[in-house]
Amino acid sequence: MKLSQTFAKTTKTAPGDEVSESAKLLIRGGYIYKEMAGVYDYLPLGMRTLDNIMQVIREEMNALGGQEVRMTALQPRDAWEKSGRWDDKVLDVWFKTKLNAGGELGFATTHEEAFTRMLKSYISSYKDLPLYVYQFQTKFRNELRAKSGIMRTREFMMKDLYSFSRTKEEHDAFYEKVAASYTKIFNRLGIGTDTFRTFASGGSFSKFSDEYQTLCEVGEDIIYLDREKNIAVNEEVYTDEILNELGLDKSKLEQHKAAEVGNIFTLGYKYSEPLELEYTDEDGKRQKVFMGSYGIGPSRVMGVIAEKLSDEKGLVWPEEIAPYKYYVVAIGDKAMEIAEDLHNKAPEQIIFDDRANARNGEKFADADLLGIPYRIVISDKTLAEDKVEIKKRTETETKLLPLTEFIAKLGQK
RNA sequence: CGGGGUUUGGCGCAGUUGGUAGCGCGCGCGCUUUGGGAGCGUGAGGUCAUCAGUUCGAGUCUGAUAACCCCGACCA
Repeated sequence: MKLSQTFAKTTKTAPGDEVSESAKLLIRGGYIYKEMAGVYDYLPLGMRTLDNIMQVIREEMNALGGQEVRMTALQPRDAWEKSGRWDDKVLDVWFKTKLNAGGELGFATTHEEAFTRMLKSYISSYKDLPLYVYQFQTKFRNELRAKSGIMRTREFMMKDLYSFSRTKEEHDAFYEKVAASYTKIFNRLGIGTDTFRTFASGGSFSKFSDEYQTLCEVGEDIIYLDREKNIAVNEEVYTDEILNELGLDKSKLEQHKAAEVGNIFTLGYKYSEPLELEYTDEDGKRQKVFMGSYGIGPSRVMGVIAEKLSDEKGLVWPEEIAPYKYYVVAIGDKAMEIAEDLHNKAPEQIIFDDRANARNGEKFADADLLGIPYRIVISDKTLAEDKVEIKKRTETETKLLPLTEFIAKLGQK
């Protein structure tokens, strides 16, 4: 990408109505644009970053045997009537509207009903199970109060995986596989060391659900963390009785603010029963499908990463999710030509800061603000010995790298 | 949804006792600069959130509405 050609320019000042560091930096860097409270556009850099986060998650979901689909955001009323969740008293975050042709519909806040009903057409035998289906989809929640930039919004991206198992035992085994998968995902996303599996309140079929909570000052949850055992407890189930049950020693727990970046949930028959999702077992008997749901909010995760990993100079993206890997600044005429060639070789890896009217100081400042993992400076000075400068965003030291070595790196992941 | 606050050029802000709007950044043009957000000159850009009042006259006073922010509540 050439910086001279992107419409999303960086700014020195952040809008006055944003409080969280992540939102300020993402807006200053031209990653996102605010439409209204809790509703943000993803601009070219923001979209690439979000896509990269989603791709990491996608790879791990596929590794679990997940089949990716895309359900609709518009949801008909009837399936939700069956589960009892159409009523605003039950689920108060609905955005609902009327069809001109008659009837009511809602904008999906979640998709248990939709998946359950859709799969009723495809699941009939025990041979069809277990089944794991997931999607990335925009969710809508009519929150009374949006907060913290893209961390709590009314429209956001969600990965939701649903498992359909024959028995609770089969479900439990998969549930643990997802837990391991989530740990791997948050490691890959660069927030693994501060993200903890956290006991939270369950539903009608299990005492607990598991949340993945990332330590974060602007998070909305309070968790109690046992660092030795590497598990935490959400404030909502923080009672002596439950601590006993989990074998946790109250004196060893640290209290932290945290942001929920994922959750896994045993649903049991909660939806398969009212929506009649059944299969025929080996003995020819009808059985209900045992379900689970597993969410990660990629857009919130992006906010959490921005919040946690950024420094006073700007964003800091882990390599795997950065929108581009290299930020190239050229100083001198010959250097400009070489930078142009390099960019043409690897336009998907390089941001070439080719702005004619920007000074070098501004380019360095933007390289930092945008959080690109490596800054490459090509100057006539270093070209005299066929070298370029390379500096990691997370380090202060600049190293010299032979130009041929840098070219060899391009194209590698 | 309760309490509190804010709203003035693209962004950040100032605007006194009511007298017809200004600064910085950014943007255009010119010259000089050029390894950490340049300097000088010059220019463009505003129904002061909206509506209704008070007044000879409203960015400023009054009322209503809206949007946004914070605290709380909420968060299948």
